[in-house]
Amino acid sequence: MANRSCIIRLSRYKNALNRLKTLNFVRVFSDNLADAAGVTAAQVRKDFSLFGITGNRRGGYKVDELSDQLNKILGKDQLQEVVVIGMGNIGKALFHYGGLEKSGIKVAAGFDIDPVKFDRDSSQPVLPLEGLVDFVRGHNIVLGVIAVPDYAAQQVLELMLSAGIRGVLNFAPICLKAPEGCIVNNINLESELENLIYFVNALEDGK
Amino acid sequence: MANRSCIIRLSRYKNALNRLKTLNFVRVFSDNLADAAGVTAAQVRKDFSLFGITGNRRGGYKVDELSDQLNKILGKDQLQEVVVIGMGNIGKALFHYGGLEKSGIKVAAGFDIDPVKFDRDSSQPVLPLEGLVDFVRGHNIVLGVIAVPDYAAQQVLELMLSAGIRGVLNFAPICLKAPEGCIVNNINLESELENLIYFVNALEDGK
DNA sequence: TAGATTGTTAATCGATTAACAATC
DNA sequence: TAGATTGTTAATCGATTAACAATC
Repeated sequence: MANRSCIIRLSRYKNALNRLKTLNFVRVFSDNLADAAGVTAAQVRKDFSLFGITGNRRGGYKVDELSDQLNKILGKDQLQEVVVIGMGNIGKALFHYGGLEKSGIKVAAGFDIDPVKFDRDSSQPVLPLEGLVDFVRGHNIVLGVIAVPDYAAQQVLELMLSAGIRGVLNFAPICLKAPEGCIVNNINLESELENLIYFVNALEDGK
Repeated sequence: MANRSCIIRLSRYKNALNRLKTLNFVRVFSDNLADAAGVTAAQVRKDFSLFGITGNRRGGYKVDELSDQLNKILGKDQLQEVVVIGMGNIGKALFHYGGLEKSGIKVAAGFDIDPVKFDRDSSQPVLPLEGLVDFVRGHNIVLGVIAVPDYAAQQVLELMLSAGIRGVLNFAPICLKAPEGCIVNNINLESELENLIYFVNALEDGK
């Protein structure tokens, strides 16, 4: 029903609401959220109606209530645990990124094949890849991040799937084949920059 | 004319072609590229026709030729220089990420407000934010990455714009206001994970 | 030639926007 | 009550897919 773009927008509304909360706002209109998220007010109301979120005609939405509803949809009513595979630049950054913890996402462990990277006894350990399946099963983890080189990514994905991972964020610059029952979202930094380059050039070449 | 999704696909085709090149493939069909990029063959041909890229009926496309054409569209026929603002986890990762250099993108310098991070005399320096405008103008740089906390992001964007930056990749979890003539693409790691969480839950709740 | 693949047009699909009655 | 905002339906817009004539 809801598509990717819709959920990304919900996430933005949620972030905007958090800021409004710290400013002690009590009510908010679709118009305000539209501004904050860079969309139209109709879009905001349409998105809400898809999830049965209702406000008050004339009075808008209560910030607290709306925030709770969005948090629930986005799984923020419970701690989400994630594993990161590949402790290179990107993997390490996510591993240590404080922004996730603040939002209820815990990076439970990192994995690599390079013994130099191991840190077995930490509360946030870095473990050998061979230990992935046991760890993921033992902790009932369903989310993972792939931050390994492209040639290793498909193999790592299959290992993750066999461990029970259901959702994957893939930073490797390759399109992975995932079966039904598993979601793979790709973030390709090179593609993002190439995209930027194309549109900046297009702007300059008039129009 | 072309939209974001289309350019992201071109980037994927290009990456697939590079892999085919290393395998010494000479020709490729829309069908093969479709598989590699996870789209339909019609989509591939439609994308190419948008850019006047033609192949050979019956014989497909020449790998070398096609690769050159895509590289040109994506600006890979010249070195692209980028600055990174914010030397936290994400900023540092991009700063040191080798994958970009391999693809003709050079991170020319990093910027921060924390003196501890400065590294002025390196060939890839980390400089105080006050030096951004001069550096960017001096090097004719038009691309930048924002990797600062959300509350600082809008201010940093405006500084970048005043320096002449035209394309921005924003990792701060906030929707930035950019004027005409500047492109801002957002990558929000928290949103990406929330997206994953939503769809994994949706899968589990039957359909 | 016969067969396979392109290039493009038309059809479909889905998402966004506009509009407005309901109503607080 | 009068005015403003929601919730939803219908209209629009744009992107993807299907189909097939052209042709190598």
